[in-house]
Amino acid sequence: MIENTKWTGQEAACPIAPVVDIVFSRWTTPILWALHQHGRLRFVELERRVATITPKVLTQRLRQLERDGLVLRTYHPEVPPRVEYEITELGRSLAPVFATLTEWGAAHLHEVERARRDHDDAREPLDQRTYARRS
Amino acid sequence: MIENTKWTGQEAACPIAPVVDIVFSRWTTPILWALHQHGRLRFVELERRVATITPKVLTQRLRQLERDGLVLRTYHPEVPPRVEYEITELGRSLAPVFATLTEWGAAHLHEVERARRDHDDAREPLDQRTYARRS
DNA sequence: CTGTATCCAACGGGATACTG
DNA sequence: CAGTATCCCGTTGGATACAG
Repeated sequence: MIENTKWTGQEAACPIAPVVDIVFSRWTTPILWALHQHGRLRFVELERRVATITPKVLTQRLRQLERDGLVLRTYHPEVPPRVEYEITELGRSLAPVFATLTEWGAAHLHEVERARRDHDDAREPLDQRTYARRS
Repeated sequence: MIENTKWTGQEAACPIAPVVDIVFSRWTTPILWALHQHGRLRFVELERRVATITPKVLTQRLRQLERDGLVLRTYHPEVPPRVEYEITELGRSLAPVFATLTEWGAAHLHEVERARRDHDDAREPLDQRTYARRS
């Protein structure tokens, strides 16, 4: 069950690897963000806010987040059934991480975009010999 | 070529999604970390430090990082050829992000591990009816 | 509504061999 | 050394359809 892509002996080489695995595995960021914004959401509400996710995958990721203690699932035995998801205190403790990320994006995202344009424009010139040619 | 998994209209819903795509796509973290620690590394040195990565994948990720302006590649036309990779100023600007991540890990990683143990131990009890049974 | 079960396609990535 | 070229397999995730 996923079970951490083997960072065996890699934690020492890259101490943040375990954290990245937990917080930035696919779909977790938009899910946590949605739950961070609105305090408590039902399954369909989450489905709408994440928009492109399918119910199967949403379930998988929610189970993972629940297991990691970042999200709390509350089941209401009614008809029709109602389930609510909310971010936990541990999940909220990620706020500084997200804040730093937001700040970096605001300050440097345009630099990345410019680097990409420069790189893509600069391809084809004569210095291409430092790379092997494709095709 | 990867070309950002469509966050079309998703940036608004999750503003940090683009940043996550750039910084936390697979393998980029250990690579950036290695280059952050030691200022300048050759291909094989990187290969050794990341350890479990194959040359093909390492090349792919380095190209991506170079295109995003996070890593600088320097080709020395010698025999045998020598190529050096180093982190750019833009790459170094990620330091606060990594620092926040490190702090969070130090403070809360054990909580995640405890949550996992609790969750795994608690499965099988009677409340399993809130989930569908498998098999 | 809140999921689960199946089938399937796409892609990342490993193994291996080879080039300049 | 610094990659590239193939082949190929496992996992992720989309599309349906269906259940409690």
